[in-house]
Amino acid sequence: MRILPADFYFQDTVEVSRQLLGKLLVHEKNEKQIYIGRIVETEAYLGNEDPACHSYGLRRTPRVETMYLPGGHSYVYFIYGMYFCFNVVTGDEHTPEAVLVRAVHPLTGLKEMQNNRNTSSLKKLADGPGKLCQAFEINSSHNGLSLFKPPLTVQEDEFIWQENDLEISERIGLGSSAGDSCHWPLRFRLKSFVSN
DNA sequence: TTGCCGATTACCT
DNA sequence: GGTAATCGGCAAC
Repeated sequence: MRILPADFYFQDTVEVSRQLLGKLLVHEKNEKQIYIGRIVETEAYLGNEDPACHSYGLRRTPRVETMYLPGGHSYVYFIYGMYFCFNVVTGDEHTPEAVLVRAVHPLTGLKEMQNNRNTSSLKKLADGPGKLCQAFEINSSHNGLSLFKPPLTVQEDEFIWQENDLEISERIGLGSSAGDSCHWPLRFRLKSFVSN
């Protein structure tokens, strides 16, 4: 396994979304506790020109400030009063774009994830953005962290996926304020890892 | 300072 | 398939 280099996050954000599929999300909470999962679903959020994005129109508020960090940082935000969502920041300080990691296939730390999620089901462990944060113990304390060093990193191994396993669709859960952008094809998933 | 709403999930029917 | 739970961000007042 090797940590993805900075170059990776300075590609086009849509390209980063696609290429994050199959990569490994690693949370080394401490020496005894490590969580690893393979990324199987992502969504791209395109900053300035994306009405569905928190940083639409280059808006700057305390919450979205971390999206203006250089690519390779984490953007974690709180939603619906009870869940966190984990994003990867892309581009430079002028392009506040990010990729939402929507689902991972759990590999390491399964027992603790089941405990965190209070379920014995392996499938439901991290098959949603709020769920994966709960399983991996990712919260607001991880907002703005560099992804090039522990505790939070994105790594790659030998795994590769086939082009015909890629499914591209519209993004999920966007409100009416997103307008036409809710139809943009910015959601990417590996079909062989998801059921619905 | 107030009030609405959300990049969700679990649970019920 | 529908809805409650639950609270911080943000825009308007």
